[in-house]
Amino acid sequence: MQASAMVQVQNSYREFVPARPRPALRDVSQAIAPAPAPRTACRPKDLSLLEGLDTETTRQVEELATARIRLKSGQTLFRTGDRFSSLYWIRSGSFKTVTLLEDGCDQVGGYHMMGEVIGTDGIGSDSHGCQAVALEDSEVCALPFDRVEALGRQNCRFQRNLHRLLSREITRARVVAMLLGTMQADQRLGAFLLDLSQRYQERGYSSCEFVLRMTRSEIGSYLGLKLETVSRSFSRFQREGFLKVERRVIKLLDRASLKRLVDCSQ
Amino acid sequence: MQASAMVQVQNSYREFVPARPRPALRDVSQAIAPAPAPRTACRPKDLSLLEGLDTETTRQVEELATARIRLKSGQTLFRTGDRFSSLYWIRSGSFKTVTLLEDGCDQVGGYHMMGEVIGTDGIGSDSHGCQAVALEDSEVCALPFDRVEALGRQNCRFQRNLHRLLSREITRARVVAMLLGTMQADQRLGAFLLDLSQRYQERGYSSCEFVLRMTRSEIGSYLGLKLETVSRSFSRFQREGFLKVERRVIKLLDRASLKRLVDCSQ
DNA sequence: CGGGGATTTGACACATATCAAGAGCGGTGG
DNA sequence: CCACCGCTCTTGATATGTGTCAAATCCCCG
Repeated sequence: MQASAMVQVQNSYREFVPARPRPALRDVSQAIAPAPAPRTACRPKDLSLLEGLDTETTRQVEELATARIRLKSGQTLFRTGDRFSSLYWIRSGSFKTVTLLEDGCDQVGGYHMMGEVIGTDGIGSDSHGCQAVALEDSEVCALPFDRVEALGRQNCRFQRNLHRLLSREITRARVVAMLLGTMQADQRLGAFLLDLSQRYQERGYSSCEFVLRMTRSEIGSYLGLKLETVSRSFSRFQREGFLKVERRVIKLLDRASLKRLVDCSQ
Repeated sequence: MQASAMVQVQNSYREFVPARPRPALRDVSQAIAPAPAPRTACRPKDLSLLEGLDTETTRQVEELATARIRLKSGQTLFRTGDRFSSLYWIRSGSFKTVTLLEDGCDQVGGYHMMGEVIGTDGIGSDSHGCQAVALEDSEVCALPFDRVEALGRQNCRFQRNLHRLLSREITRARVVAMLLGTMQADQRLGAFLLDLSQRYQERGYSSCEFVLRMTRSEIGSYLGLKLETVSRSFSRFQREGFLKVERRVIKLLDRASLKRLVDCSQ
């Protein structure tokens, strides 16, 4: 069961059909983004599952997460309908999750970066309800879920961490629903950028200068907008002096105004 | 800790300020809805947490859920910011959950009926991220979460059930986000009605004739629409012969057409 | 019987989608 | 090296779906 789970995972990312490679942006992203955070500072944020664990349990979790999976930009980690057996802990890079509806229409349902765990929606139905695609060259660890559960039965702090992780996922999805249900285009994009900014900061990167890993179209899909609308909102933000945008490079200049726009529906 | 948790809960629903009582609809709802399902048929659907448990563990779960809390229509079970200590298992009646944003703008984030468990968003932050309001006279059981976790450590089937429950909550929230992000007004309302229909059926009630527990305004909030738009969509559905609507009483006449409308963006 | 909320419906305004054109950039092949 | 291609992104003109405002009706409730 354990072994077959691992095989399953490997198949899942190996059977990949090399889709259109993603735009490179090598120079820009290398130059600007990941000024790698000091290892120690980054560590505690690494994985919420590790918070507050004794060294022995920490060791066990890390042992559980030994096998690394490398994905090139554009590759799929798991697909809708794939049998669920593991959660995936993103060690480097970033992913989008795409939800597909029966009629073929799809939506980007989430953007996930280093340190986060994806695949949680598969627990309930034993198969993944969405597709995870690498937005850049990335590395993940598979966390076989039976072993995660076993560890949860054994260590109650770890158990709590797992539950918090799942619960936060619920909260996050609710916040997105809130955003889609109540906000206008500008506010949605603003909220998205501020969220990104905060998550980068938490990971030790610059909070006011970062590179978008998604196209306008993907961002639009995530925010329930069309790509043209996203582009126009970016332009408006730049015109108003809230930020500077150059293709995918974002510099936040006036976070306060952006926050005001998002917070109060004005 | 256990005891204080219970006190907390009791305070939470007792300190209630009797808001405007909800419209009664007593006659209609009594007449139409709950043709009470046979107890045996209903039982397995009662609580997904109980699925597949041995009798001893089932007993333990039921023991854990002894204290019943009664709420009148319009009363609040928990509020945003309340300290989290328990999940709540809805034994009868129904609830809406309302998410509040900092700026006071709020949104109905969910509709929950008999058999479902609410309060899961509190696990991650130790305080509730939304407010739960009874949509009719209702009864819930508090499930103190430490004891739920303890039982999870002890019984791996129960643990799995808990994880499935949390995961399904994630999936459900994602589906709502999908709905809000990609569908138009008619489709959203159609999807909402079909979802209700299915959930009533699963509980042994009629799937084609039911009473809405929410106002047009609440439905609109849930679907990211204004109440007028909801009303217009209802009228359109009726005009097209998909259903018959009379205030809050819905009779689905042509489920197939409704489903077609929802599925294919036409 | 009167008052207040829920609901419906119409007219109009506005935000966003749609359609269309063009510019910028990167990659590829001659 | 340049020309070409494909893709992303931007911007404009217009169409459309919903929101907004307003009025009337219905129903429940005191």
